[in-house]
Amino acid sequence: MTSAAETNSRERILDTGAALFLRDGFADTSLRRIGSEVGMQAASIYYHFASKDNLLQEILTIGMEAISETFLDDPTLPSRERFDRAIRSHLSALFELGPYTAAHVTVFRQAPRQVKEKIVPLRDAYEERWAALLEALAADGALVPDLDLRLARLTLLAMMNTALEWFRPGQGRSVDDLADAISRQFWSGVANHNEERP
Amino acid sequence: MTSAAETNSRERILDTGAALFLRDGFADTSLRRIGSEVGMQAASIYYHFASKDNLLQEILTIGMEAISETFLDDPTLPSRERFDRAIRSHLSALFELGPYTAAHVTVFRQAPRQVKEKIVPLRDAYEERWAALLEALAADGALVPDLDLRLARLTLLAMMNTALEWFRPGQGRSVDDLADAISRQFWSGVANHNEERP
DNA sequence: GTCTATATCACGATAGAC
DNA sequence: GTCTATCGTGATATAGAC
Repeated sequence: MTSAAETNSRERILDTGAALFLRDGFADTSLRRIGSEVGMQAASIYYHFASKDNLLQEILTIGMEAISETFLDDPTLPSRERFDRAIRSHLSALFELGPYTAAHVTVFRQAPRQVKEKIVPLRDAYEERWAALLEALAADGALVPDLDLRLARLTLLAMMNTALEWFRPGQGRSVDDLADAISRQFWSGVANHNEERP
Repeated sequence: MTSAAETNSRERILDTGAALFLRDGFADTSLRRIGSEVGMQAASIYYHFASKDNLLQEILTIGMEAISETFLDDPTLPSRERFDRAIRSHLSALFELGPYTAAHVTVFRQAPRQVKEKIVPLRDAYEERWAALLEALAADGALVPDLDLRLARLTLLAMMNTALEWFRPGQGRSVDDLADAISRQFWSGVANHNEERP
């Protein structure tokens, strides 16, 4: 049963670490605090992880993989439908998939350089899927002809990711509602075009 | 000349602190490092500031005031023109006004709770000006009738603020170019409406 | 105003018993 | 696997000389 016990503790350390890093930040979360929450001494964490940086790296990786696995794209669908599904997927991952995904977005900035370097390739691969989706939309003629696709991609991700700071699902506003609102605004803008041609 | 000397050192500590907090983050910037950059011992900083938190609070305040002072609104102008000017002002403050404004946006998240609480009212006042601007646009009938103004405000600020992470002015792309691109995309969206009605 | 010297503390990490 | 004990480091902050 040693292997099962190890797995269990390991996962609880990861879960607790993700939650605390998300809530209090990486620098302000000590291994002593994580240990106390898990129910063990800080020193015992070193049986499962080589260092605090290592623990963070694993948490960020799990978060990125979870986001990536939630992103299910089907190229046979109409491009606008693909786009809406992608937005729902991303927001669903951030808000409904535990602390790892949200921690990935917010704690990544605080990570030491060496940890960042290991994570960046995963991020790039995920962003590349968004880039491909936008290119497919452009190829379909669905986008404004001279649109800056890089700006569009980065601002859309910014809109979704920073929603972590102000949106809380529940009571009258679901994650799907948020996805619809962001999609509509990003797609059609805020201007009342009917007004311009009365 | 004591007062002048104090002012001078004080300002250099603030400047250096803002730059280092922006570059390396709050937790990873020690007072020793700031002192060494300024040319004094860490202990000497305590003659000018009561604590590290206090120094941060002053830097964040200066940053917010600078952003706020750059935001010049003229209610007599057409609402779309006011809107474009506001975007240009905000981005100009972030990218062309030294480290304080950018530090305000990025370091605020890392600030200890007590510091945050002092800064939040300043932030709220600034965001309220954006809210008022959007309400004026809505009153003019310039916005989509059922638009969520809060979502619009928060996503627009997210688009501009996160540009700090990927946009660098110069060589073919100025801050005004960025402002135009963000304004156009936010205003009209990314969809090719001509395509929908051939 | 700035210095030197130092108090105090919390952290990450290691060693070795069990 | 988890413990106790501890090392070494670097941080904020203070005291007092100059």
